[in-house]
Amino acid sequence: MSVRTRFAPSPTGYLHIGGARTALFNWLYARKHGGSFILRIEDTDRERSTRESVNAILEGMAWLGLDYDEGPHFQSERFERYREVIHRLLEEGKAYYCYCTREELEAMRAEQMARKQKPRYDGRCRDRREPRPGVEPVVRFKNPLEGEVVVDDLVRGRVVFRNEELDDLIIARSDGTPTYNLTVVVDDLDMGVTHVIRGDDHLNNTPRQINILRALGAEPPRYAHVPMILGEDGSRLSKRHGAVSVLEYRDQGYLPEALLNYLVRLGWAYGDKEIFSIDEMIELFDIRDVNKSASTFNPAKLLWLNHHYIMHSDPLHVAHHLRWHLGRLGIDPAEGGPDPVDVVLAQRERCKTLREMAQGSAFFYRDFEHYDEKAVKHLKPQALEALKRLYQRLRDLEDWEPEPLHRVVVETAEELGLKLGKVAQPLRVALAGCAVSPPIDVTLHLLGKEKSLARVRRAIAYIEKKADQD
RNA sequence: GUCCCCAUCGUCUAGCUGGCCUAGGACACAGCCCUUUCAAGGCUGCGACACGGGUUCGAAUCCCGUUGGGGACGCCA
Repeated sequence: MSVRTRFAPSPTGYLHIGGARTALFNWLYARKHGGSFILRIEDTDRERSTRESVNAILEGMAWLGLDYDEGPHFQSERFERYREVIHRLLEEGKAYYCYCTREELEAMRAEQMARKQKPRYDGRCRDRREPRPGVEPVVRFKNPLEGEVVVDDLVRGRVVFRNEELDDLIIARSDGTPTYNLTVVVDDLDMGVTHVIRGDDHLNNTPRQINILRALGAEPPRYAHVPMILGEDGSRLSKRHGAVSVLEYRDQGYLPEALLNYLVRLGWAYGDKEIFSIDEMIELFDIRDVNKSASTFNPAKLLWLNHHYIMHSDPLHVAHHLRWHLGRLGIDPAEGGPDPVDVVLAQRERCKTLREMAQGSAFFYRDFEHYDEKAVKHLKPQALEALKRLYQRLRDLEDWEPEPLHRVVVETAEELGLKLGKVAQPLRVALAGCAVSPPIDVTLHLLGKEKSLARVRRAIAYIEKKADQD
């Protein structure tokens, strides 16, 4: 039987880091085994599910390149099917109507907690025949009273639950809509899912789901519960730990392959290998090798990986993403200025994110408004002579290439008896408006003769005006 | 509280079928070198088997307990 995995998020927020890793593991497992990867949107909670969330999840998946072979299936479109299954369970005496009110249930829980017991439904409506006037009943699944359920988990190993620990969970709300534990079971069954790879937080649900599956006469799929991702304070990763949405990382200038590489190494390793291409992941990843313990999200390492990918990926590919970030700054390289590929080549060592690169490269495409306050100190009267001589030499230079440009700067420094930095820094600030840019010859080259000369003139004028004022 | 799960450097991890481990790699951090800015790069350093019992000639590796952490316990998923 061929492998079928699925990713089943509920659209109540954005696609977050943890979900993305679960999706990745499912995707990798399917790809590795030549199986299918299914996307299913679990939107049975109509109160909290939103269309925007669905879009954000789809967009995040697309950006990461996690393509699915089937779906997205929406649970909200399958209510008829769930109703049918619930009806069948009711008919067969494997489920029953429960007329307890929320208040009663709450009181029961409080009492059990007070007695230091695990709060669970006591089954008081199990054998009830008569409806209770004024109460719309829920439907509960009749969980076996005795025996145990064994979950033979691909990452956890053998985990045993006693049925006495479980209670009769609600499978249909009083408005008739199905609940999570019922819908997953039905869908995984209907969709032929062979491997359920999901977060650790579902491990406790698994025996209940297996029981429902058995009541339906089906055999459970293989399960793999992957450990959670924690924030830096050791609690479950959430918004307060900073960026958790996949699209937020895109916006901050991360490459999808960097995020994927970071995610795959969270809870999994292949010896000392740190860098994995997508193909290598597919080849080497095995769900059986995933760790059992939770791991802490480490933004610094992700940043390092991002920088690694910016430096070592095909510049053409990086440039593609850089264009997007330039676009966000209102810059269209097609309208003039250097080729983004050359910008990538010139900038990649010093930019850990593409957003940084776009910001640090904007000066190639448009004039900056002000000199950076930390850099402006280089534009002082002592630099005037150097800038003037540079201007003349640059103006007379025909061959606007890095080599001759480099010579111009070196010769100017020698002529004035200055260290190279004393000449290059003022020039850099004149050209870029700030103290950081690619090597000065490359910067001149990429900016072009016309713009370079104009900016040197601007800097000279700036210094002279400042001198007059003082 | 009850049940389930987990436990190697600050973080991600290698190790897992016991000896090759005076515990390896990566990130971060510190120092040095290189240097026309910022970087990148090179070298060096810092730094862990939670604790206590066993088993064994020998344990990070196996067993038990303690402690610590996480998760579940909803008419959320």
